[in-house]
Amino acid sequence: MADMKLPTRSEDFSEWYNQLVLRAELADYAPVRGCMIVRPYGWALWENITAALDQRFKATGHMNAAFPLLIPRSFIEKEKSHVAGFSPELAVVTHGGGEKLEEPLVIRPTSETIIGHAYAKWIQSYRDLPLLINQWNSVVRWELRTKLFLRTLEFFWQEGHTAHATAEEAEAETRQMVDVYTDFARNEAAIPVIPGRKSEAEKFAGADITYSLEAMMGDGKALQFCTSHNLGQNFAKAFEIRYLDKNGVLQFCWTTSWGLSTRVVGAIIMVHGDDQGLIFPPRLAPHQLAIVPIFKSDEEKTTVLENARKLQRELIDAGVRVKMDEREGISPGFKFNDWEMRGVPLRLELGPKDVAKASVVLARRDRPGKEGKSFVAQQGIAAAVKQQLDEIQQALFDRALAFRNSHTVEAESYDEFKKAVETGFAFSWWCGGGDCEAKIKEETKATMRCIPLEQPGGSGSCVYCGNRSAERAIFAKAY
RNA sequence: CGGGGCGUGGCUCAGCCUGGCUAGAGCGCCUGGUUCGGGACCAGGAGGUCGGUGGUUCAAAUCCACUCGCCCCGACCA
Repeated sequence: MADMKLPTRSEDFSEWYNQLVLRAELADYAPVRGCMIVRPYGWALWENITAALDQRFKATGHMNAAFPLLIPRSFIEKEKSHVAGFSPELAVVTHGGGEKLEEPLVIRPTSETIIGHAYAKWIQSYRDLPLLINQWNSVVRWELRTKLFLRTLEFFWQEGHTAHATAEEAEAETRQMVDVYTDFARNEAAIPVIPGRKSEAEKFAGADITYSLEAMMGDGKALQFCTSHNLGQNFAKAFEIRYLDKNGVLQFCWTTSWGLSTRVVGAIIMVHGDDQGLIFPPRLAPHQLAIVPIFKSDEEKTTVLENARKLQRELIDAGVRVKMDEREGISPGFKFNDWEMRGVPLRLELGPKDVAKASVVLARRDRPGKEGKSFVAQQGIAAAVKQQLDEIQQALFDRALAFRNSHTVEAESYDEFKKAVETGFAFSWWCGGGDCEAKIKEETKATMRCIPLEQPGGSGSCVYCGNRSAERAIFAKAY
């Protein structure tokens, strides 16, 4: 049964990822190149992600809305760096109702422009500010090379767009959302992220400052988890988003935008997964616990299933997301492997022996084999399950953090630096110069991921040019 | 857009070089039976315009031309 096994992560990380996404039924390829069908199991994960975020957005005063998919092409052209950044990857609608359109329509690659247009109408006074709106939608960017979840032509995300009276407020909002995302990443996705600032070269087309959260994948490469942009007055000026202040003076607004996409599904796969398959963090897992009933005879089947259903109800009532595996004609061993491949964090095995002892076997996904199995009394099962789920959640975070730490080098020399980015992150002094950044990219394929908000202090010499530098930056090969 | 690879039942592929019987295998699927505490087994069965178009030939999955699509690697990106 060799072909039931996945390629190992060490022999071919990329192929491991591709096969796992398909086999675990998270997603499938669509008829159009670069597009993805998100299957129910993958969408269930995304729904849990959206729920965790949406609740945080609302708690910080944002409301959801829906803006149109189609944008007049001229809108994109109003902000000059925005055009330059997005033009190459636009999908354009030229015909409608069988007629050639007067003005081509762009399928949104992001919604700053159409939202800016609306904000210009809605905002008149300082009393209208701040305006705090988010939308859940999909956008289209004509990418050349795609990979399921990580980069697809169409991807699902949320984009928040806010307008403020002052630069300080806009910056505070931008930073607040960095904190919201960081909290989500660490506490829900169990992914240790590094919040930081992007370089001029890497920032969003049209932003004054871009913050991002960077995460290390299981192969040592970096993935941008999400971004939060301080757009300054760039879009406010392009779309004339203005308000009258208390003194009756007409002012331009200060705007922000921030987004997180289905890419984080890829991050979760690549951070936590092992050679056996997926491992989902309990807080986001579609099924937190899978029940595998074990029996031979019909009598055993009756008693085991009856007991299993009772436990299922009890756990559901306690708020645990439970999947009962009643598939017939499939051996328990197969089911064990199947749920492990699909990343269910906890498995409950229940056979005649367990029924007799009024206990169950709990098997932790993060600890393969016997080591992760424990016998647990049915009395008080819900509490025991919840405790183990919490432990797994924490263990996944700890493991990811330990991995990142062991693959991060505070490289001082360029030689050290080059070695570091082959296997992980280099955290090095950088002068901030675009020339050094470009040369490094050219020579090592590693890019400036971010200048972490958290700095060691002091100063050192730039890892490339040797000039005095006040900040360290993360460099890595990235997805 | 450059480089590489591949299109044959749902999936992975063999067959192609050197044209020739009803086009094969494994997995999966359906039916029945025996199994079932770490990826079970036996028997029977369903399922294919060999990516497309054109050409060569008595004869094309196989040779030729064109074409479409996908995957992988690079430059661009969340």
